[in-house]
Amino acid sequence: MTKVTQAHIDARTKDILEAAKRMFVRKGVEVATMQEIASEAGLSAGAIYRYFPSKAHLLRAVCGDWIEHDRALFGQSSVSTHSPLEALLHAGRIVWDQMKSEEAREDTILTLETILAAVRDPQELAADRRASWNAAIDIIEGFLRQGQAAGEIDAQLDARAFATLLLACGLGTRLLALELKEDIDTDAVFDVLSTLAAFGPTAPSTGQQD
Amino acid sequence: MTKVTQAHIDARTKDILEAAKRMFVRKGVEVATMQEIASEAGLSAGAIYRYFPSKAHLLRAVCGDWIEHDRALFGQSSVSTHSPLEALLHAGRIVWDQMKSEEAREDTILTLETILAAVRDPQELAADRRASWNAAIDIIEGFLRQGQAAGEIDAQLDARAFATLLLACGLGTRLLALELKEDIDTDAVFDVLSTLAAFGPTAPSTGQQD
Amino acid sequence: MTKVTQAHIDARTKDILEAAKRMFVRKGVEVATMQEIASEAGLSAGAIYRYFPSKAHLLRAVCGDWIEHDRALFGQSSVSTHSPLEALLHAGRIVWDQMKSEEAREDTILTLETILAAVRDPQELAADRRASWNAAIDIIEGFLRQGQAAGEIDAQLDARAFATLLLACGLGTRLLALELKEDIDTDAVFDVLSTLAAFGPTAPSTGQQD
Amino acid sequence: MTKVTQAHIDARTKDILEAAKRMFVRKGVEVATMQEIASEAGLSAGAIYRYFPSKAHLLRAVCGDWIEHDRALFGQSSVSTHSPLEALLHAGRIVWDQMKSEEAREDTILTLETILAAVRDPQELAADRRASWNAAIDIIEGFLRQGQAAGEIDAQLDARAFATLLLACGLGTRLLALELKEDIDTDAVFDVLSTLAAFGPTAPSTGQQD
DNA sequence: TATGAATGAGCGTTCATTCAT
DNA sequence: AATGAATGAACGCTCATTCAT
Repeated sequence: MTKVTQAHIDARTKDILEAAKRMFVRKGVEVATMQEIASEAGLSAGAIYRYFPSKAHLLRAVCGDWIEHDRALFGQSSVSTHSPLEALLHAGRIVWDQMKSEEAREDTILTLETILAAVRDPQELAADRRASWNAAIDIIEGFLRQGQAAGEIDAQLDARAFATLLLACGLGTRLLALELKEDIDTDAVFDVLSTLAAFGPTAPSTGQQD
Repeated sequence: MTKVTQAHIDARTKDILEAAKRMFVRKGVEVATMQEIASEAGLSAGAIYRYFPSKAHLLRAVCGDWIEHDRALFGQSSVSTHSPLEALLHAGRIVWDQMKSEEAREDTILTLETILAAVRDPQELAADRRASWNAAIDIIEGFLRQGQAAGEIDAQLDARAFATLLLACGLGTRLLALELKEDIDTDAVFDVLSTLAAFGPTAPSTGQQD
Repeated sequence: MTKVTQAHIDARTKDILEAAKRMFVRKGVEVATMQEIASEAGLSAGAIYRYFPSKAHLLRAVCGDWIEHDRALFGQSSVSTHSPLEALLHAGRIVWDQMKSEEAREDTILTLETILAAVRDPQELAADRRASWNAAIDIIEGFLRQGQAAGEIDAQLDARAFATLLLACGLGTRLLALELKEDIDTDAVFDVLSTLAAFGPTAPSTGQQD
Repeated sequence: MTKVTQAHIDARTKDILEAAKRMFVRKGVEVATMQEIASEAGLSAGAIYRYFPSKAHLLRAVCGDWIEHDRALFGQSSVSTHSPLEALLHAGRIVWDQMKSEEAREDTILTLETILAAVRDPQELAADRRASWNAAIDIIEGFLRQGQAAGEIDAQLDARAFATLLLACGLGTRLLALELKEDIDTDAVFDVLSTLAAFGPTAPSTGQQD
């Protein structure tokens, strides 16, 4: 009978989730208080518990949401009409460009907080994250295999390991960018990475590597 | 008359530092209590304050200590009589082998905690970390330049960016290994990395890494 | 135009009272929440405040209601065509039989909660309870005096003190039954009580209580 | 190494226990706050947790302590050189005299709080209380059997039920005294009780009750 | 009139820090 | 120098109560 629709509740839930993200990033998961998160979301201290039964649940929700966010990032790069290699480069560009955006810093911090949260909650959260990483690797691996089939990428390379490496490069560069700030030239790093990754067939010739 | 020598104090300080590291890794910086750290170090709750004036100072000390640890890791690989490329591969091997060790997980966690601590302490800690990363990049860059001079590595590549990329690869792989556990084949990843890195015009026919 | 009749309001009020009783018994007065009571009564959290302005008022109402309940218990035993002593034994039987019923436990708990509530509300509630106890004692005393007049009960005994003692026996046995559960044989206790009470010079040869 | 002896700790523990008793009586178990109890015991809010890990534990300790107190009450009456009946009357006198003491009211309230606490903690607490009541009944029953053997008490009566009845009388009278205050003449009640209880053999004769 | 989301004071509990011993 | 009991501010969370709908 209430005028409060499900849409309104969903909006509030999202508000809280966003507020929690911001506070987790700003102060850290443990230091951020429920009071602060509620205020940030425009709610009173107690109201938050209508949406999340505990801080642990809220954290779990934020982590889950963040996994979705990361997953979506890779999903968007699959819409490609180019060659596999170009699609990969395009996707990499997107990831790299995001490193320079306003929120890159905050995103990276939240990723780290999420990783640590997963380390301490070896139950569902950790399993979710593994699944998410593996899914991302799957996607990249798919592109690589296509590239190998198309002769764009060295067919000798272990496609899964290669995919994992590319993911690690992105992750590691984000981390370094977080700490090095303007000391790092992420574009130059991307150039090197794309050069190395695309080398093989594109290069003059015969790289007789095992 | 004081029987307590400086050596004793230093030993205790180190005990506390080690205990703090363990507890920070095990439970997280915020969740670990001074009481627990003191107990782990074999001290009473109050005694710890003779060595570190606050938990924040202790955290700062642990982070500083950890930076040293990471720095030393790269220092040891500079002792090399091989060719620059081989020296690099050797250093990479060391880093990668450590990923599989017992303590790798704990080390990575502490690195993450340290990064997050630095993010929230923009004063000295963050500057220290930047200096440390830059020093590491310097070392790698040096090898790369030698390699380029020796014709072992593509001279067209931006040596600093390349060095940064290699560091990022190591860091990223450590992170993925932390979360993916046995789902990741770090050796295969290393193989791909060394293959790509050693590529270029002069790739030695021996792609066999140790 | 109000479709809501007084009868409806009374019914709701009674629903709430019953629900409150149940929850007070089940969880304790302080632990039971208004939300729970409302749900138990089939109402929403806020609606209850249209009937009782606060939890304290609700508690007071429950206590008052419970006093009525206890009063009614003694009232029913006054309808007696037997001799005074037999009427007393009959009333006692009723009280004792109720100790073995399903709700005896809950009734006793509510009595205790009510007593404690009265202890902390020295205003009307306590006065009400005193009046109620005194009324009960009055009734029993009346029977006893009739019994003494009829020569069934020792005329030397202080009728009021005797009445008080009988009430205390009932109350105490209910309490013991609550805690001792099946360890107590309430029938045997009743036998002893009726034997002692009916004793005196004129004890009828029929000590056979139903 | 500390100057704080075990005796000091025990004293503090007792302080807290006493303070908790007082607050539980004054405001009720649920309404009394740990802060209040701590203050009443002369401690700060947090210090109490060095002695009792939670409010539930503290309550349990208070209840356990109170059971001991009740047990001791019956123990002291066993030191008797008189006849069994006189010993019983003497013990009864002690119990009854305590009803008129300053603390009687508080003691009774705490007993009620304890009973309700046991009702809601059906684990150890309830079992402890049953054992305690049974022990008390055992003691009284012992006196009664001696009295029956000595011909002072009607041998036909069920000694255990009789003992239970006497306990119930004491308990019930305490409850009535709590509520009726000066409206009750506990001495007169005791007179009636002792008259009835001792009647049998003392009375003229032959009460042929089944 | 009834709903139930929102409020916010207050609870049990923790823990960095202090200090008498 | 070391101990560990004590402090007290602050946290997560609950729930009586209010009020827009």
